[in-house]
Amino acid sequence: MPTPPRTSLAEIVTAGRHILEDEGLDGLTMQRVANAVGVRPPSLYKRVRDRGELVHLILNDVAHELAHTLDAAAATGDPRRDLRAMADAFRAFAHRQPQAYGLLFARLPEDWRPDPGLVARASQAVLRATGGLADGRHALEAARTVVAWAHGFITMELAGAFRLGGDVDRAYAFGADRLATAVASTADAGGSAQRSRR
Amino acid sequence: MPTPPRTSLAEIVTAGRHILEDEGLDGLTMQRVANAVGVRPPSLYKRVRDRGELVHLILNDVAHELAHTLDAAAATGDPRRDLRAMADAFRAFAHRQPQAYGLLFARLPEDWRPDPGLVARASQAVLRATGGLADGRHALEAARTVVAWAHGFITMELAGAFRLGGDVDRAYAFGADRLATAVASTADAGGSAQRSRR
DNA sequence: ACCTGAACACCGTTCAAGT
DNA sequence: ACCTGAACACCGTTCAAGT
Repeated sequence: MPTPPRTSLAEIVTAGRHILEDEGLDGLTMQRVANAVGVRPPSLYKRVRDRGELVHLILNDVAHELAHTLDAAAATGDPRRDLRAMADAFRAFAHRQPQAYGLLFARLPEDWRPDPGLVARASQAVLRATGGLADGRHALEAARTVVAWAHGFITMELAGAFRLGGDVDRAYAFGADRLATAVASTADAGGSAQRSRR
Repeated sequence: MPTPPRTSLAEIVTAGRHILEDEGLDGLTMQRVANAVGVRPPSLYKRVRDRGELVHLILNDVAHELAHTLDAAAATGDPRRDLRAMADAFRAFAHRQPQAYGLLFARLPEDWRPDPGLVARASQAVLRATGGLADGRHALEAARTVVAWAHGFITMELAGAFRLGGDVDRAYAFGADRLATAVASTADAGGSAQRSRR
């Protein structure tokens, strides 16, 4: 005799996301998730292979949202303005959900991590902006430099690593400004004169 | 009748560090540690309050070693050269012990984290170098920018986030070079007094 | 003093049995 | 089809009992 479903994958993932944010990764237990969606723990395994897959699905959700957030922030078309807007949106996103953000680039088991494609998609907007700022040869390296800085800053901030005083907001603004300039600069050691062969 | 000690705190911490590196944080169980040092799990609680304190002690060890590594790398006295040497030493350190490194700035329970003083000590050498590069007003912000970039880059690299191809080593060298210039630059929007260059 | 087995409260996961 | 209790193999941690 068929039994009607008492929950759904989507409900499980969103419940899991809330629990993750409230209790941290260790607090994200199958029992708590089951409780939140109104079933017993074994029932979750009808929708999800194991706890790792649940984490994976949650992080996919987060990565997807991050991509959308960055796309929305880069609105002006002016690379430098867009880069700054994305940096601020990126940080705000991380502050809104520090636990989930902290896991986005964490050292997790391979199959827990978000799909590489989704993470790549999130960095596309950044790549577009740096492409308009740096010369073409260095667009990818420039994007990586900017994203690395932003991610590192936010991670350290959220981990409470900035305890030498000073204004953290100003330090972020300082970094964003200097990074944009640094990445746009065409002065590099190896002789940079751009040779067009046309 | 007294029983002679069968292990020591130091032995427990170093055993824990090896297990952490081999098996990850989840694999660092009290049972495995006990096994490695030749006692039963309950005996560990004679030397260590709980598993969290063991993690804390391990990370203190790592932070201490990192500080020493950076100090040793900054040998020339030339800020720009030292900064580059520290960036490379920093990355090599992380690659040597990715699991431990990944936890150094991770979102852990407050009392698991390394002592803030030890982390601050590790950044002192960087602060010294940026102090010789940026003007005094911006030395702290400059140090934060550089450390954030390096930490972010390494974290993303270790998490396997760089999948768009390209040469990761070259991207790091690119970033290190540009960061040093960016941080040294005196050109900022607010109008800075000193322009001694050229 | 230090070590240990037994016990407790939790986990994730499987599976046969229920509807 | 979906849900569940019972069971299993693990955890961290406590504690009384052993030397």
